[in-house]
This record gives sequence, C-alpha cells and structure tokens, in this order.
Amino acid sequence: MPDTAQTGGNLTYRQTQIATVARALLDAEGPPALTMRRIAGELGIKAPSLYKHVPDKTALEVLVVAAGFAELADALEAAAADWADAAGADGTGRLVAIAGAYRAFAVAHPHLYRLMNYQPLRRDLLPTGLEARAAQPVAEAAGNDAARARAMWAFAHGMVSLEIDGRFPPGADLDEAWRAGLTAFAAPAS
Amino acid sequence: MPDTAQTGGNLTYRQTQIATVARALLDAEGPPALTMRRIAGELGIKAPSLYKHVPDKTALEVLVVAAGFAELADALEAAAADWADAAGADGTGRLVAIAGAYRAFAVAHPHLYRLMNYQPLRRDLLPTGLEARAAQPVAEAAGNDAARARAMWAFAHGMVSLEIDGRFPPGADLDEAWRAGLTAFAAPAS
DNA sequence: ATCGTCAGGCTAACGTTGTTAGCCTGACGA
DNA sequence: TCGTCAGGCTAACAACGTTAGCCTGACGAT
Repeated sequence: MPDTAQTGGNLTYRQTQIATVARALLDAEGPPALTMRRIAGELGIKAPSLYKHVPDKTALEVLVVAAGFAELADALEAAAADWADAAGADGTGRLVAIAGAYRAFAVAHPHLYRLMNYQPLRRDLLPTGLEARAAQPVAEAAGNDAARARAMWAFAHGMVSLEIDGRFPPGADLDEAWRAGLTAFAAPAS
Repeated sequence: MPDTAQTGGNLTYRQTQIATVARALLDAEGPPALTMRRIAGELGIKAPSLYKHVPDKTALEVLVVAAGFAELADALEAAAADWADAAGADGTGRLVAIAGAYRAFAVAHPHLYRLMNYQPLRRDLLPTGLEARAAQPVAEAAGNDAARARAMWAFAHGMVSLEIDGRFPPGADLDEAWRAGLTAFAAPAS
C-alpha cells in the first residue's frame, strides 16, 4: 500500500479517485452515504479492496478533508485578491469579503465543512503547510494580530456552524448578525 | 412505552436513570461508550429492554441533551446573578462572567457539549422553553439586541468548539483571544 | 523464454452496532 | 380469580468497519 501520510501531496491515481468519489457522495447524500462499501461500489470494486489504497476509514476521510482545506484556501485567497483588485484595500472591506467567502463555502458544502471542522484535526496526516495556508488570509485581515485573528476565526466558525446546523431561530436575520460581529471586530484594536 | 416527547419535563424514574447513566458514560469515556448495550449493562438490564422506555437512540440522546441544557442554563444564570450581586452591574463585566461560565461548562464536559451543539437541535423533542432559558442570559448581556446577541453567541460557541477540538495551535493564548473578542463586543452598538 | 514478485482485485468471515419480534413473568385492578 | 400489561428476556437481522487469505495479470530479471 502506498503511504499517504505526512507529505500528502503526492497521491496515487486511485487515491485521488477515492477522495473524489467520497467527496461527491458526502456532498450529495451526507455522512450516512460515506461507507466503505458504498465508496467501493461507486468505483466498481468491493469494500475490502479499498484497504489496498488506504489504511482505514479515517485516513480516507483525511483525504477528503485535505482536499476541502485546499479548496477553502483557494476560495479565501481569491476573495482577498478580488477585493484588493477592486478597491483601495482598507482592512474592513477585505475582512467582509473573506468572511463572505468562508460562509459561502460552509453553506455550499455543509457536510464537508463538518467533516473538516467538527473533530480534532489530524495534523499528522495532513499535507504540511495546508492548515497555515487556509489560515493565512484571516491572519492578514486581522493585521497579523494573533489573538484578534483567532477571535475572528472563532466568530466565523461559530456563525457558520450554527447556521448549517439550523441552530438559529427560524426567522433570524443572519446577515445582520454577521454585520454586528464584523463591525465589532473591524474597530481598531484597543 | 411512556411518551417522552414535547413536554419533556415529566420523565419516568427509569428514563431519568437512563439519562443519568448515559450522561456519566459520555462524560467518562466519550461517544464510543454510548452504546445501547453498554447503557443497559450499566443498569443491569439488556439492550432491547431499553426500548421499553425510549423509542430509539436519538431520543435517548435527547434526554441527555435536555439535561445538559438545563445544567448550562443554571450555570449561566448563576454567573449572571453572582456578577449582579458582586458589583454595580455594568454590561461588560457581566458579559465576561457569562462567557467564562459558558467556556467552563464546555471545557468541563466536552463530549456533552458536542452532543448538545454539533448537530441540528431536536427542538421537537426538547422541553418547551428550555432553549430560550439557556439563551436568556446571553440575550440580556447583549442588551436585548438580537443580532448582537447572536454574534456573541457565535463567538463563544466558536471559541469553545475550537478549543475542545484542539484546533488552535498548541501554544495559543486563548485567554487573550477571548479578551480580544469580548472587548470587541463590549464596545457600544454602532 | 521463463520465472518471481507484487499490485490490486476477490470471497468469506468476524465482531459490533442499532433495532425488531416474540416470549415470559409478576403485580394489580375488576 | 382472572385479564391486562409493564418490563424484563433471548434470538435474530441488516449494516458497518475490518481482517485473512486467495487469485490473477503485468513486469523486471535471469
């Protein structure tokens, strides 16, 4: 079996296929569809054969998670870049743009977002640098103030979590809640 | 089987026992310990007998979740009351007190916190008013500004989620991140 | 040309999970 | 005294992740 750990970048063709199929299944039907037999079936093979490519199910999930973080990083970078192009980059508008991209990603792929974020991160199995890359745009928007960046990240994560889990009251105006939070954070650091 | 839905307040003795045992198991050994056979065993009965008291596993979990929210509401109310007693209640110190209680609850019972918050809330099975009661202290601390309250809630939820899941970098100063967030929110509404 | 290795498929099977069907027993009201 | 029924039980099922062990076809080396 090809080792998939640590470097993570260089995947077998079959491993990529597996990650792709798993991702599609997760997006389309949610976690209950993410079974070894189902994934294998989608590839035209049987479940035990998957173990020739992946050590166990959690490693398979890490494949999906890694792809997710890469995609998220792309989206955040694109949002930051778009903003920089469009206007003179003052900090707060950039923050709004990034937050919007973050929220859009979570809402578009709630199952993936949960898989990525609702459990301890397997840093040991993730490609090195990937987590940092995804965090970078937020850190910049926070003026590289670590505490501030973490607080903003927590706010965003909390908002999208509560949103995709339907925890807010049915009629709640989430845009307004976002605005309230973002303006609070946009104020200069005390 | 006694119906447990909706009102939720009036539980059978056995149902209370089940919830208590399940809660203890969850706190002590985490979700993998929360199996029907295990819970039954702890009560000296067999798994199928549980179905004489609870329709299925998710309903059993809701019992635990409901107890958790009641406990959380107690803790938040106590924190708010303590603060009101101790000093002239200006809004920001009260907010800090409540946030501290929220965080303390989550850190003390991470498995329970996840069960309560990492999935769509089964409002239909929860005692009526319980959710509102748990939300009340936060709403007050936000000056009954709904958007502000939701943003603060999201921040707190995000912070504790990321903390109990070990998502912050190893050396991160979380107290400082909390301070950054809370001072941001403490500023008067724009 | 032949042989050994081995990637990558397969079937059979195991243990664990939630859950159902159906039986039995003891208490209790009519 | 008898019927009901709450609340236990055993046996069993399907689905899950996973392991063991077999087979086949490609391919590099002798």
